[in-house]
Amino acid sequence: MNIISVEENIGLPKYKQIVLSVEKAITSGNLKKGDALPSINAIKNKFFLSRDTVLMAFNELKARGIIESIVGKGYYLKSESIDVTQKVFLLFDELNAFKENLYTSFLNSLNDNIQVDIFFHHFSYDMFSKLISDNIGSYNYYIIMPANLSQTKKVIEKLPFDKVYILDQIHDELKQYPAIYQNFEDDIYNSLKRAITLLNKYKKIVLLFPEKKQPQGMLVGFQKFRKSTNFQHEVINSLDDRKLEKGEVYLVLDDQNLIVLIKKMKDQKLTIGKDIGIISYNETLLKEIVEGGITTISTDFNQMGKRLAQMILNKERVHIENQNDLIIRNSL
Amino acid sequence: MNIISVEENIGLPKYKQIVLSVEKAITSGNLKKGDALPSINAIKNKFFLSRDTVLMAFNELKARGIIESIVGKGYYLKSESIDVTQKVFLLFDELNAFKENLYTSFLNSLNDNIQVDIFFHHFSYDMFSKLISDNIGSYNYYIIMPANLSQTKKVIEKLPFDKVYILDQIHDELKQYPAIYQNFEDDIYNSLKRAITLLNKYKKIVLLFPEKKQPQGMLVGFQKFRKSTNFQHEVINSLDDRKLEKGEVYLVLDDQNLIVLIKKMKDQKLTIGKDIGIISYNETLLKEIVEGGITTISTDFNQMGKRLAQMILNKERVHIENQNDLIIRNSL
DNA sequence: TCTAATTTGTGCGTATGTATG
DNA sequence: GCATACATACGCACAAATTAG
Repeated sequence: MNIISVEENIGLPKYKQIVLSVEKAITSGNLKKGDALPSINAIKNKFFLSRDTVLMAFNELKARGIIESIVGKGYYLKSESIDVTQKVFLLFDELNAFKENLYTSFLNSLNDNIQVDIFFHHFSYDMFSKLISDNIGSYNYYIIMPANLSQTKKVIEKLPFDKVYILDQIHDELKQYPAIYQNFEDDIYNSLKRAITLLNKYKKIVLLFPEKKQPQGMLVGFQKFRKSTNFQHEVINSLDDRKLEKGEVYLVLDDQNLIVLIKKMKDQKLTIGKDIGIISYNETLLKEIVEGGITTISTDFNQMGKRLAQMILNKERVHIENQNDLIIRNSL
Repeated sequence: MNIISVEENIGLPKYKQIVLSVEKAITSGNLKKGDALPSINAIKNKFFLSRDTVLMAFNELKARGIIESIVGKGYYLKSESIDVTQKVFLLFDELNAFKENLYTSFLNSLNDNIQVDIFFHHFSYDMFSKLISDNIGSYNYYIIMPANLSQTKKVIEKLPFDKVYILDQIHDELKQYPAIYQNFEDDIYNSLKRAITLLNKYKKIVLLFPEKKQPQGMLVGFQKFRKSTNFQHEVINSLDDRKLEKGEVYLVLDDQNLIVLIKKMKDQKLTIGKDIGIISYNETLLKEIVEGGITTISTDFNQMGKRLAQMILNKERVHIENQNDLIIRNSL
């Protein structure tokens, strides 16, 4: 069966003729999942092409998930669906509620024939490294949400430089890659500054900073703020056994602790927004309603997903700080 | 007994096919400790291989401590404990907040050496079909959350029968597969029945059933309940332009509409749990706090993930209705 | 165990045509 | 007309995996 055909001097690049040949062979049924393709050398010799030309075609097909390669063996048909034109590798830290908005707005801003595959590294270096290594060459774009893992750069460097995008947090060593991220330090600092008149109702500001998972920039931004003011301050990592005092305002980063805090407040018969202030991180639907409204500092995840899609579609190599909003509500 | 099998022209190195054959023979019980393996020459002649190819496979097995060689005699099975990293294919409908608990409890209940890959079909038949077709043969287990898609069974049938598990909702045509699911019909019906004394405070029950994505069982359960009582009832698909009336109790399936409802209530100066009742579907952290507590009907996603992991680890071919709880709070 | 042939993977250099400003 | 960037195409060298004899 002659699967590939390449002609000289027709208005179509040779590598595209090869791609098209494979697509045609699939639709006509001549090529089935698992079938072996002719080797690079065989095609090169038959049509007097450069090895690179054939490789270019096969790389495109591989990134679209249509074929796969096995070193030392050859190329094999992996999928019979040719309507996917591009594939995106999206590596998150973990699955949580905030990913929902980000992911759906990202998807909706892309073309229909772009497939997005999601992975999670769970803050494990081994997982992070394995997922990236296993998927080299299989995608057109790699979007990576880094974590506080050493060697991050070393792993990412294995990927083609111009296909990598950094998401949500940026490290100094990754500055060379395009990115859309939260500036946790400035976001916390500026939001607190903006809320200063309301904060002045309180005597002491308390940061609840429980996890190693939280970006360090948050702590830095908080420290910067309290140095620039005369507030009493405290950083704690848990609410266990803590007695709330009138005049304290809490900056809470996760929703689990937000619940605990509100319950404690009620137990001690303290009034939110008067005796105790609360600022919560990351906006969610229900915070608009809870206790007459919880003041939040949050990035706009919808915007982030939308802008990320634009960056990829327009091949923009830029650094974008995603917009952060302070939403003042009853709790402050 | 034919322990070894090697095929020509498939995307798997021949020596790996031999290793895999031995692993399979062990897990299926065809090969026991002390059993002799076919000799190198026997395998070489049967499958027309090079001696080295067979040797490479046996060397790998020897290095892993699975077989041992006795000079002049042959190869013998030394250990039946093979640690292969198992792979799980997990196909969700879409990414949303409720998947978080389910997924993390599932992961945490599995062994460390099990890798779970997540996919989303987004209620598209093409996507559903492609994802399953492309990944045939690549995973040890396939966990599938079906949707209201026709031909579901036909697609799933392409997978090995004993590796498929159904998640969250079960259809009649899929009854032959093991499953852990929500019984939406009974859950709604029984929860409403259980809440009957509180519901009697109200005159009319309203189901807000907006999306085609919501399982039909919910509607059926609701209809069954209202037929068994004398409640006035109504099914609406949106709160737009709706004026709330005192004595109405709302069953709300999604959180977006829950917010809208609570806001409307406040605008009309109606009191929750007195003038207007609310029952919300799917428990989340904040519902414990909102408006003094929102009554919820919800399955236990933690339990679901944990039980699913058990099913897989113990190879249980069972049908399990996941536990559903009615949590009565201030809003009813 | 060694040698050899074939395959993919990767990096570097070069040349040409085309579009853009 | 000139400079530049980009896509296309070619050639070569070496590495690593697979398989054969």
